[in-house]
Amino acid sequence: MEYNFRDIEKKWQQWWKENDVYKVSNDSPKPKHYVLDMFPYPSGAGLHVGHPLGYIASDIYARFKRLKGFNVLHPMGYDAFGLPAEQYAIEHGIHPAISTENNINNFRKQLDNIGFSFDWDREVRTSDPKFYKWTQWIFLQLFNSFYNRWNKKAEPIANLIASFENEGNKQHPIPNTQHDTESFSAKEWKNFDEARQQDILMQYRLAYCGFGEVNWCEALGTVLANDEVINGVSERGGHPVVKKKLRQWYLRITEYADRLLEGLQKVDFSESMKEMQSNWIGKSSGAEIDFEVRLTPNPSPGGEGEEEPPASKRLFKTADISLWQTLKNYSRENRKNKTEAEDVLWQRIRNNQLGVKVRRQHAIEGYIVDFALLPVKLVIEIDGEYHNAEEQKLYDEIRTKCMSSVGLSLLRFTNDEVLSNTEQVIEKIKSFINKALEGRGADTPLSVRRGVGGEAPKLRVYTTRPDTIFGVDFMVIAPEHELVELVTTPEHKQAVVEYIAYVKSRSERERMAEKKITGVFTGSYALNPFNGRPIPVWISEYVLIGYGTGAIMAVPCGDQRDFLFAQHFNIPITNIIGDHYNGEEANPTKDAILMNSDFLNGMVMKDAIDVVIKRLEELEIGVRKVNYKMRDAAFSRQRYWGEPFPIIWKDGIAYSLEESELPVVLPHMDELTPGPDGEGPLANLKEWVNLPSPPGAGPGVRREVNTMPGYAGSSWYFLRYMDPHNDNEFCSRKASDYWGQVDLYIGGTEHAVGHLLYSRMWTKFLYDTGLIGHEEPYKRLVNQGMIQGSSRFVYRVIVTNPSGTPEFKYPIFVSSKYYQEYLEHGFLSNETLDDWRNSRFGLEWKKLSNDPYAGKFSIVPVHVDVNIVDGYELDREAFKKWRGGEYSNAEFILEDGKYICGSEVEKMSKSKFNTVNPDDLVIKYGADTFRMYEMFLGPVEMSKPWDTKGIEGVHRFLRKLWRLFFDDVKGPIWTTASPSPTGEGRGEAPTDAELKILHKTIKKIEEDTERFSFNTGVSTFMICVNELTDLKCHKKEILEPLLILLAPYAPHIAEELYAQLRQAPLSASLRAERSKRGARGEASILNAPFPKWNEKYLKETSKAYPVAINGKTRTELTLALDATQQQVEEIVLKDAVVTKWLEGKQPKKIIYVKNKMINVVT
RNA sequence: GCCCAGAUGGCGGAAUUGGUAGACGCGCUGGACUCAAAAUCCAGUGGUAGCAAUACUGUGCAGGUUCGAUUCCUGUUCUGGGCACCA
Repeated sequence: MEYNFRDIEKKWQQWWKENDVYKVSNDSPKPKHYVLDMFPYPSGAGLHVGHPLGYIASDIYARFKRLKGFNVLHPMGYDAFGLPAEQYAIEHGIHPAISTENNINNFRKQLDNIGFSFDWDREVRTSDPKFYKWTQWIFLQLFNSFYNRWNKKAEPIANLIASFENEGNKQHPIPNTQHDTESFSAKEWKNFDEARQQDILMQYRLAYCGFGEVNWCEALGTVLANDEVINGVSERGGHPVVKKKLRQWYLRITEYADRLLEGLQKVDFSESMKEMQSNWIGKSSGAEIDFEVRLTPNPSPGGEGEEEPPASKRLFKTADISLWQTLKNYSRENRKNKTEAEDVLWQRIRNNQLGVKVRRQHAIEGYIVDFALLPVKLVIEIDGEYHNAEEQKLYDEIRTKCMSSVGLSLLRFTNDEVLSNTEQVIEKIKSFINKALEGRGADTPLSVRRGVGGEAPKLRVYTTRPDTIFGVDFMVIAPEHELVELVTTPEHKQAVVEYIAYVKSRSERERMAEKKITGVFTGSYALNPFNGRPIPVWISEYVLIGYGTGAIMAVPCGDQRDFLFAQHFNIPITNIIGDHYNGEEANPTKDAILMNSDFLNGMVMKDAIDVVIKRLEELEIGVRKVNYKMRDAAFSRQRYWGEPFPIIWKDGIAYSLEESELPVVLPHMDELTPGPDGEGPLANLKEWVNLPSPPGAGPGVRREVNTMPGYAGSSWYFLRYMDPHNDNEFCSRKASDYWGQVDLYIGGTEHAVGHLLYSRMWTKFLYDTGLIGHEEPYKRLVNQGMIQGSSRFVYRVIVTNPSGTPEFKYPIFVSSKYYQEYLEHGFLSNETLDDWRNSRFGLEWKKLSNDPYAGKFSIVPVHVDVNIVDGYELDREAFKKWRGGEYSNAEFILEDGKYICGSEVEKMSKSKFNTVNPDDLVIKYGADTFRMYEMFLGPVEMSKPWDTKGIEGVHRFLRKLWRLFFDDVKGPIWTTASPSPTGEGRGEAPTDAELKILHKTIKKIEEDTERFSFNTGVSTFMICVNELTDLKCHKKEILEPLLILLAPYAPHIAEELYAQLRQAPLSASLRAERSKRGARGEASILNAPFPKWNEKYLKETSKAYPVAINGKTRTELTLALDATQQQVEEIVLKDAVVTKWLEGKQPKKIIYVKNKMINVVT
């Protein structure tokens, strides 16, 4: 009886299905265990051998835990929203819903082949309205919550409103504002209109609307992912891509930064994974420091001979300090007592809404203007009625002149205009801005003249090393920094404009990866706030606008990047750390004693940090600041195939929908063309977008047309598996309390930061709101390595004809060896090839060029399907049929009668023809072989290229196992010592040797499975079966426990043999009849108890010790395990080999490590 | 560039806590069975020298710590993954 894996696997898969053996209950007396895979995105390419790696590992573990007596939740689902389906729809006209459905069906078929123990009754799909209803619902909870920094948890926004009504926002200042922190009293809050109030609340919500830069491709009319942008142009079509500011939704994950960091200590993730996450969060502490900037290196405006004013006063650099103070007070006063019109306009232009930073009540040249838009050199004034008076008109004129004298334009509106014609006013401002931005050409005055009055611009930097402030030799600001224009002097304008243009052409990725040092001097200088030393201000792409303040103080003796920059641009370097700096590279030490550092001299750097910060805070020129590299998570996409937002817009204000209105179903669209102004395709669906206006509201009530990003559904799906059919809740508290944390989560490292951080944040949020009872989603995380493809190449010869054009008519391919020759020498001389060429073209070409080598060869590697290559040898017939016979007339130049392909390890991908489909392997070898082979490849965590070759060995092992039970001719050969009903098959009891094999296998399998070392687990099985075969052991008492051990790895064969064993040895006819009925009614191996190993069978009394002389192993001695040092020394010194190596010398000492080794040292 | 990981025979890998480097499997070589093939079984297999016993050498590279290093430390090279709109 042979091992017929096809029938066996089919039979058991069907039996498992019919008997619902993988259905999991939420109600069980057993302890729970939750084993989860990262659910797949169902791509059109289907499953390749890389996908199941983690699934098999988790399946083995889940089955193992079940045998160990746990109630195991092991679900699977699909991350079904995403860009590829949308892209596919655009290119092939197939609706994402349809292609996704097809892909899922295909995935499911492929998964089913492998025999997983998933409870499919709990399947989730993120694109199913029943699922995303709750994604939207959780979003609404985020939208309606804020983060209370006092008790460090999310709370309903209603609590915040209550607090505002009581005491304004004193308790809860606006989070994450870098610059203008706005404060208001309870009374002010109550007086704000709806728009104003909502606008303020938006700045607190955990899901909020803001503005962010995206990759904008005008030609495609759409936003592109970083992946889709290559060298500044779109991947599709090669169109230019620019940064564009768009309204975006965000999740305020930064509020959770500290808790996400702390939580890492409570979970069982690999150290490297924790490190990656904490680096991503990037917490650092230091200080923000303001540096005053001027356009000349001369520290004082008046120039010659003036005494240095004390540091504390120099902060306010105006011609007349008293005037400045007065202006500043006025400005504060004005901001509080703004007119209605001012406020209306402010609400429309604040917060970068126009793409330009706006300052209110800003002091310029001795005046306070209502609004200043410095980057476009615009001042806006709103005039009350008294401006009609003749006298006032004159003043206004003088004011306008004054503004234009410093290069500013002035737009003037009346109160009335602003109030009744807001839109027109906004349009006017917009068009001015657009003109100004476009016209940033040659003759726009670049900078505001200064020195005679007005606020000197301040450059705010963030530094973790304020102790090095006297070592600052230059400042660097990001190219996008708002002060770039202001601080650029006319002489440097040209260079700066050119540099900015250069930076704009570069993608973020390129900028980060750049080794080359680039930058440009602005011409202006920042003043060291302590000693007034002028420091040149540079612009460079190595400073990123998104981190800190987008500006740094550079200390070349302490920071390597700053050092290289200084060297490259010949900026003199100040040494503040004495001998610690060698002039050849920076030294980032904190332990040096400071020199050349004014009041810090003689202090150890790490102690100086606090001293400096204190001083900065006293002088009000800086503050202590904790910074995070992590930014808020952009949560909207200008795409179709995602969850719609449960948000509507009324009069420019976002409102949440009621829970009863969920789900907001993604409407069907036939054409997925982008909407206007960078909006997603949904914007085109007028009848869906526009909602009837309620009475009294403005003209348009619109739906939000963005959709949620891919990680929305995956941020909480693991909770839905616990209670997948609940129509009233996303997951009942009872279910989430029962299942709790995911005990084991398996997935790729590529999700190390994104998905894992987002889902950890959502979990913390749901915990804060009391909806679930645990704060960390995953107790233990295992990262599976990536299975790479091993690509194969054929080498095509291209002949260039005499006119210089390559000739593609004849496909001729040379074997690998010739390609190597070609690479080495740049040409190939090969008689066969010459003959071939001459026979095709030679005579003609010779005539033309009079050159025997008229047709030159070049050779290009071409990817060939790995499935038609055996090892490295190409199946030439299959190749001719490949790709519909594209190469049917191919000719080959062979080596040793074979065509040998080249190879390279690359990502597995359809386009590289290096994918291997698990289905083919399952058909050829069976699911059990496939499962065990994937595990046998190596450690789950490690990346490795796929190679199908070794699979035979694992298949052989299973057949060898089978032969312990059945002989191909004789049929069953297993025996049992216990009496059986028929009295047949009576055999011997197991021997000690056999029991030892079994028990050491039980021990090893248990350990290896628990620690996820499945590759060594498989080899343990092989060793066990080899040893049992050697002993000719066919005893049920040994084999049955072995099958239970094997069941998680190879469930089909284990189930089959187990069933066979448990039908006592029957006559052949009875057996046939039983097998016809299937094994229905027989107890499944799935629920068998995992065997326990017994120490008494494993006991050893002696060990063969390696004996080394000076660390080199020379011989082996078998000693009793309980031998003492003295006994060992005696025996060792008597040994002939040891004596020989000692050459008569007395050993200095003998090292004896029990159960390990012996080392004789001379 | 920054962060993380990896590198061991012809190949995948093993060596769990610093203690016999190469378990197990593939491949390869030789043999048995067979008319033949498949399947199966037996023996060998890191390199160099040697009939052999054996000796030397060997875990990316260069150092260091140790009686002893694939394992720990310093530096370095190469490969893979991530770097915020691929999932």
